[in-house]
Amino acid sequence: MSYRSQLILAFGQTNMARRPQKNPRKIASQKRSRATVDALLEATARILIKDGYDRASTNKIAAVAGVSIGSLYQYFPSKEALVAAVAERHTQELLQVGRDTLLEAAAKPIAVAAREIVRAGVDAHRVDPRLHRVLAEEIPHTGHLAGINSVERHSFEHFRAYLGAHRDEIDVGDLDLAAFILVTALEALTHSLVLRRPDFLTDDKVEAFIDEVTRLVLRYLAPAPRRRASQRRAKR
Amino acid sequence: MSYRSQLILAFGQTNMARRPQKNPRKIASQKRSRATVDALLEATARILIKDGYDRASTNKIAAVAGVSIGSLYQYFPSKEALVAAVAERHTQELLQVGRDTLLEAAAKPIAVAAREIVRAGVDAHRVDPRLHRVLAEEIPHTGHLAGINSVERHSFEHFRAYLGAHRDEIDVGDLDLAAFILVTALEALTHSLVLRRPDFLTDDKVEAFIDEVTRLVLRYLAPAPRRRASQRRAKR
Amino acid sequence: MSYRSQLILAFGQTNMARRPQKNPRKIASQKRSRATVDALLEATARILIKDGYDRASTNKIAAVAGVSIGSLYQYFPSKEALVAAVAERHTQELLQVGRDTLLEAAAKPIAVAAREIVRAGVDAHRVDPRLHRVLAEEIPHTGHLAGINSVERHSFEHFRAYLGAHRDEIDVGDLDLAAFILVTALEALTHSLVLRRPDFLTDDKVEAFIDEVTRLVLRYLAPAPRRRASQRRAKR
Amino acid sequence: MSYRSQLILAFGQTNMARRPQKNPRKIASQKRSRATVDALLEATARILIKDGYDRASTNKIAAVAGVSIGSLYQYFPSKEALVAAVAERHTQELLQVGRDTLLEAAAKPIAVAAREIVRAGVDAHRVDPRLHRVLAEEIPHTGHLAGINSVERHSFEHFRAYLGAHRDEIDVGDLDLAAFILVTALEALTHSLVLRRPDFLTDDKVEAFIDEVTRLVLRYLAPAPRRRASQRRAKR
DNA sequence: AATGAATGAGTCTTCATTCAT
DNA sequence: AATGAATGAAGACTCATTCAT
Repeated sequence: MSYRSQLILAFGQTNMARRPQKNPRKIASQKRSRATVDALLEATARILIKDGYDRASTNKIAAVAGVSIGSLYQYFPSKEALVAAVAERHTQELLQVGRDTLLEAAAKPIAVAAREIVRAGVDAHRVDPRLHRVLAEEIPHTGHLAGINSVERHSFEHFRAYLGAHRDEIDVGDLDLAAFILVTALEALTHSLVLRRPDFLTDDKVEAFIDEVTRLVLRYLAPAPRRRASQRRAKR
Repeated sequence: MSYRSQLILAFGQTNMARRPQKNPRKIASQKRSRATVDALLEATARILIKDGYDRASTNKIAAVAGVSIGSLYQYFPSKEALVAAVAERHTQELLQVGRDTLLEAAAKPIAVAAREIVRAGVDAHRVDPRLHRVLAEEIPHTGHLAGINSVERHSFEHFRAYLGAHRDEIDVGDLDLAAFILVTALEALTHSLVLRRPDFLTDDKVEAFIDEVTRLVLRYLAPAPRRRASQRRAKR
Repeated sequence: MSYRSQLILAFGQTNMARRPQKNPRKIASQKRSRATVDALLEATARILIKDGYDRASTNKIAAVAGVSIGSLYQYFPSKEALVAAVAERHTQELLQVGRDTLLEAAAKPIAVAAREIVRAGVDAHRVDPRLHRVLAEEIPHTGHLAGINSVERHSFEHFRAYLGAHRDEIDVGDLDLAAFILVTALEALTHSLVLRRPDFLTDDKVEAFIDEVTRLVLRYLAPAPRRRASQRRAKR
Repeated sequence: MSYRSQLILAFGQTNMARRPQKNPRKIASQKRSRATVDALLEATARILIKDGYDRASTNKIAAVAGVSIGSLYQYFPSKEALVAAVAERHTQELLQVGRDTLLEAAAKPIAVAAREIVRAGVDAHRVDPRLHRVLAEEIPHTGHLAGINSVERHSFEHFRAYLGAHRDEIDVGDLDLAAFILVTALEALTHSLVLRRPDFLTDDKVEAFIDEVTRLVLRYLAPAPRRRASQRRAKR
């Protein structure tokens, strides 16, 4: 079963709103289902954070969710699927945080866009850092859990497109390579900021961090006429 | 936990240090011990790579190492300790690859040192990438396994020291922040290069990658008189 | 347990018999009920064949029958009862195939009747061999499922009666024993023919099989005057 | 893992006796293993009889065997394998009972051999009838349990060989067919005798049964010159 | 009467660890 | 020291059955 169909199964039909609700019972039970699924996702996230992936047992998750183990398996065919759903939900939340910023940034010049993007990255990682850590660092990437790194892939595509569109403002040889470098560095930096340097999370320190990372990005992309000029001068 | 303390823990404060080895049998058995420990570490690494952390059982490890499960527990008090020892060993190997480079680089100007350091980072990650991946992405960070990220901490210290020593060549406000940014970015970039973009691993592509990352580093650190100049002009 | 008592059990002594069906809605719903029950029996048989008894879950059966699990339990109080009903239905079908033959055979001399009975046995086992196999070989014989071997009991009674009625044509000491032997052998032979020797199921091979089994029966029952005669002659 | 290797694993090396026992510990532990395996097989058989296949859980089996569940899985990789081993053991016991009889019978004329074979069949089925019933009637024949009906296959081969060797004494067209018929009937008759007609199990009744089945066999196989003669006469 | 969400006892199985030999 | 048999807590998962709607 694909992850997508899994989700559909888990969340029930998403077109609820479209069809006229002739059967109130159906709606009631759908609400019930939805509540169960939400409780399970919440419980999973909480336990993942508290105990790590290995010690997060489905029985414990069900208990914390206040749901029977049978219900858990009614909605998620395996522990993996459950964790994958949590990951997906988290991913969606992350993306949501940055989405508008990225869309708006697309039209702005790099000097402006860069700072906004960096800030969006930091904000996104602050959504649920501890969950993010578990998801990023402790999950075996096999089976259902294989395709979880979608955020980076998405970001990569966005970045490459952006760089392509702003080619005249920047100095980049290989678009692919540049996008890879920027996305990887940005992701790692915001990730590590939040997870490894909580001491950097005061408001002013965060601003300094954003300044610096923005500088990293802009200087990397900047065309370097003046530099050459100075070098020429230096050679004289 | 360091490898040394690990071993001490494993051997339970043995008499190694206390008495001079007058007894050749002791030497023989120490050799044997060492062989057993090596076999166990090797087997663990192999199985970690092949099956992932979750499916790496101590029984299987012992079997692959050609050692009884009892002996495994004679040398390592728990699975965690065993994996931690593997991680430590891997870390040492990584560091060894980069050590000389870093030491030599310490005396060179940044423009030269940067490239060498980047190259060293790439080389280090090519040591045993699949083990590196498992260690980095699948290991629960609790208990004995909590303190595994020592590489980054080491590197961080080195970098900060280096930046401090070359302060006149560069334009950096907060040394701490700059070191954090560079180390984090470098680690992530070399890691992702090796693990996520095997298509970038041909010789010429690697060179291009090193060029780019070097540029990232150098431009980030470069004093930017001309920029300020232009900005000043802009402000007028 | 007979199918009738089964149904009564299933319907919980419904009012079927009590009041005449004046109400057309009742008829409609009875039809619907009957359809539901049939769908369930069909689904059970299919799944029993496909998955075996162990893996035939009531939920799956209900799903395949296109009926809610709740409805399944409205008609059958347990999985056992459902399987018992399937067994009973199968049994009735088997018996139906042989019934006329047996009734007609009752009036015929053994030499004729035997062949017809054997053929009827083969035909009966060809009704739904795979269901027959599951029912015969995989069903736990406890609880509701205890009394499933009714076919053999029926056949046994028929046979004994027949042998009793034709006593003058045959040479049998203990009627009970002879009936037991014949019924057991016949059942096993036709069963095994269909289930274990599909290679014997071509038309001509089946005829040969019927010839042989008929011979087995007739010779077993035959009075042996000529034999004795020859023996007497031999003794002179 | 094949069933054979399974057994070897379960019973340890069978060549124990051949090698000089240098290591007394090994032998001790082998005795221990053997005892564990035996206890497990015994417990399985008992529970199979008492509760049937479905309700025989591995935990219960281990408990009854006085062995930890872990040990059970050390020797048998699955419930199926355990049951298969019980079946195999039972089969071997059955075969052992009849083996000598069959070997000796091979040299005797049919009239003598038949009775001995029938008696051997009855004796064999009296070994552990209730276990035999469960094994024969309740076990899903899939996976490891697929190849359990080996007794009948063995018997079939023996019979065909015997019939072939004694061709001059008997009147048989198709050896294959005749062997199939005899083996199937014999197996079913002795099986049913023991399991369905305990009332036939008094000494004299068993003798009567043996007489009758012997008659069934002998008459089936007997050349029938006189019959044909009488038939010829009848046709005139 | 029908639905299907919910239940939870119970299943098979794994595996880190202990300990008698 | 080494061995490997034994342990048993704990885990993922199934499924017959109930019951609110």
